Amino acid sequence: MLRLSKKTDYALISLTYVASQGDRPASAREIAERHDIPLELLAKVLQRLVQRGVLKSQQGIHGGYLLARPADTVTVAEVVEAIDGPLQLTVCGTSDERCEQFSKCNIRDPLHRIRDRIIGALAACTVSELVNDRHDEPVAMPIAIGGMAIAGRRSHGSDH
Amino acid sequence: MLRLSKKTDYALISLTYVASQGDRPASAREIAERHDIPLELLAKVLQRLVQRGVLKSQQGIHGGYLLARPADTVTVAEVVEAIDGPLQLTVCGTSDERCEQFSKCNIRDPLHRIRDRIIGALAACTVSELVNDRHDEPVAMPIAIGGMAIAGRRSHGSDH
DNA sequence: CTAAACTAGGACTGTTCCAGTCGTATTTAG
DNA sequence: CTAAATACGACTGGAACAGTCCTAGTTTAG
Ligand code: SF4
Ligand code: SF4
Repeated sequence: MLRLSKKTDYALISLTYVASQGDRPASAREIAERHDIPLELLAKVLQRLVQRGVLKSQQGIHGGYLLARPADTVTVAEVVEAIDGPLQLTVCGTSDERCEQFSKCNIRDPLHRIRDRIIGALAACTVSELVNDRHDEPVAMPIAIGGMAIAGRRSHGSDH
Repeated sequence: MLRLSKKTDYALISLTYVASQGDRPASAREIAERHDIPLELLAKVLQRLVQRGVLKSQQGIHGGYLLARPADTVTVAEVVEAIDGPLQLTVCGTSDERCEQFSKCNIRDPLHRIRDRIIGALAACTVSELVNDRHDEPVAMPIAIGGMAIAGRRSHGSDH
């Protein structure tokens, strides 16, 4: 049904959130709780984004994830490919795979052209655009003005 | 993985073939044999295209399928929607469906915009373009010049 | 130095969706 | 009447996906 996977959905939500947090690393737990995403599943998504060089991780007790590159250089297309693998409309996508109809197929080339256009549509949107576009709660900026940031990070808690 | 279904694939192949045959109705069996598509499955695909007003059918012993409208008025987008249902990148596509993250989601609107662009890419290609684009065997045009067409329809046969 | 809060990553399971099959009814030319 | 075609719904097997579990490694507060 031409649908992108839930993992990709989670990845985009996470990237948008991480980008909105500036230099403060966001942990998987924090992202999961804020967006009601299963933690274990989200963790694997974030890890793959690190492998692909989209995020960088900081281990240890105050660790978390940060953007590895400026938000306007990360496209939706790249995220989709990182999580779901190369985008192919049909099984004859990467040439090594061919279907039963391959030799008698009369629509391969036009379909490949359409695929390229779809990739273009995905590549035209960057994470920074996603950040500017969201109009949800202002995230209640938990970062203090002067010094001594954080420490009140779970101030939004008591949710159950 | 953002892939369109095999049924849609079959639908596009069939429409391209039917369009290339002019006014001669093409039967499901003929299309299936020419392209190595399972007959029963193809039949259902063609039937749905009839329901959606893309094809028209002619029952009876010399029946088959014809385009219900000119080839340049049938877009790939329409075919995809006819077979796979309305195109939705995410589960929050048609508003009645909502996901666990709905209230906390920060990427709905941008994603909908991307979806619209993808639909645009699909709508930009018509069946008539598919027909002009194919560069497979010239189908050995079985249609006679003067009168008395057909009758040599299985001249390419002995394929098994 | 130890415990806590993290990331890293593989193995496993349940479910859903999809491709394909079967069976049966209906239409129509000859 | 019969053969060849469309029409349509029910069924099945398999693959992909969403989610869970378990274990290991890393960093820092105390
Ligand atoms: S039928 Fe044609 S377009 Fe579809 S997968 Fe096979 S070769 Fe590719
Ligand atoms: S997470 Fe957001 S974009 Fe994805 S399905 Fe839910 S509401 Fe739609």
